[in-house]
Amino acid sequence: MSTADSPRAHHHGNLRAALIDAGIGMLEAGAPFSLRAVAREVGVSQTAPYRHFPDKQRLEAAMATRGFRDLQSRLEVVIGRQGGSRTPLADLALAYVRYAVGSPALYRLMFGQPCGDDDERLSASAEVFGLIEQVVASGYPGADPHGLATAGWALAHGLASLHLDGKLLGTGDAGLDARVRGAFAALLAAGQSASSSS
Amino acid sequence: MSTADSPRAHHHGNLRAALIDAGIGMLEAGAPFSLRAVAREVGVSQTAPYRHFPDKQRLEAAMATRGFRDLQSRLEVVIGRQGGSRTPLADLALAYVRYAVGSPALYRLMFGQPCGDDDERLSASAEVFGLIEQVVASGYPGADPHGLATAGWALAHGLASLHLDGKLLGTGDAGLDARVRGAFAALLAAGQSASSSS
DNA sequence: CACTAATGTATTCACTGTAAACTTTAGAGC
DNA sequence: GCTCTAAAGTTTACAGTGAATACATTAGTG
Repeated sequence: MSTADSPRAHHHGNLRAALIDAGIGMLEAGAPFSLRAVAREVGVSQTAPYRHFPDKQRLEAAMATRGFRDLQSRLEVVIGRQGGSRTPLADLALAYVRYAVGSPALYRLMFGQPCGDDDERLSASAEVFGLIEQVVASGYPGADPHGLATAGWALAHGLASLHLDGKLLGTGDAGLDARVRGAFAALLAAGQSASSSS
Repeated sequence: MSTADSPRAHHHGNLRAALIDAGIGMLEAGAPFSLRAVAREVGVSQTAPYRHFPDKQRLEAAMATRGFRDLQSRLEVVIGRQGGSRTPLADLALAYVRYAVGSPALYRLMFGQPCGDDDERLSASAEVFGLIEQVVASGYPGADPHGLATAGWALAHGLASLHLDGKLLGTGDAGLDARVRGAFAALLAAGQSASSSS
């Protein structure tokens, strides 16, 4: 039955994916994350990962890529549901921030370093942006889609990042939803009052 | 003349500050940043830093604190200058993002990890937020100051962070200013058009 | 001028990322 | 079925790291 501890010593079968899984798991569990520890977890020698990743950064890049894809599918679910919402951007941001709070360590990895090192990673993050742009285009006709999508992404990411770093004082995970909606509402409201004075 | 290589071996005089300086310098120069390397740079034994910082994280926290104070003074200059600007928040955000671009490595350190570990660091970042709140209060009367300041900070930080990570595709340091102003403008404009449909 | 606390040093340990050389296995071609 | 080769994994080794411990030097106070 068990295929895990069968005696075929070499050829794990799917080491690459197993390393990514274990890496994310350990990171999120707060366990010390090192190449050796990941290899140990998977039950393989400490240099085996080098057959699949040229160095540690590339493993991290692969983990980050997976994170972006997860995030993307979460956002797609929200987009599928929002039938003519009054606040489509804030809805999306809410799901975005919730993902970050649910996987804080991976989220930090995703945004902790430039992603010029890995094409897959870059395209995965670009797809997330594309999703935001799509929501903007259909939800805010007449607006500059690129500019507004950039603003929306930055605002969501900023809120997520500041919250994870404990810089949104007095905001627990519970009050975060309100804070996100409040931030969008405040900025939009400021736009309204500005229109009357120009 | 030289006080640097005078024969007083022990008692550097101001090791703590020297370590912070050297640490920031090496970080920003892209040099490998380790406790030992910093100690070497300052010309002191590899365990000497432990007399002033309990561990590496605390040195980093002190460096981050210095970063926040620098950022604060930059923002204060901008605030002093903006006499009735039409876009006070965007002005502030511009200075904020410019600081991040000017000290990318330190900026990443400032926001890379929770700052619950260090009181000084926490209060330094809180003071930056206070500055933003002040601008909001005087520039946007009638708006929720806390909510709008949070939104402004998050938007600025998000833009800075995404840019540093290379996720704002097709935006060099040159086009960044326009991107920042564009993001604020787009969000405010979306607020205007929303007011006509509610 | 002696004594004590502050400051810096020397030594050591477990751990990390990674390079190099070796071994085992899976599967293609005869 | 047998061999040969490339892929996948192992062993060993090395330099660098954060940190703990024990020791040495100095600055100032009494």
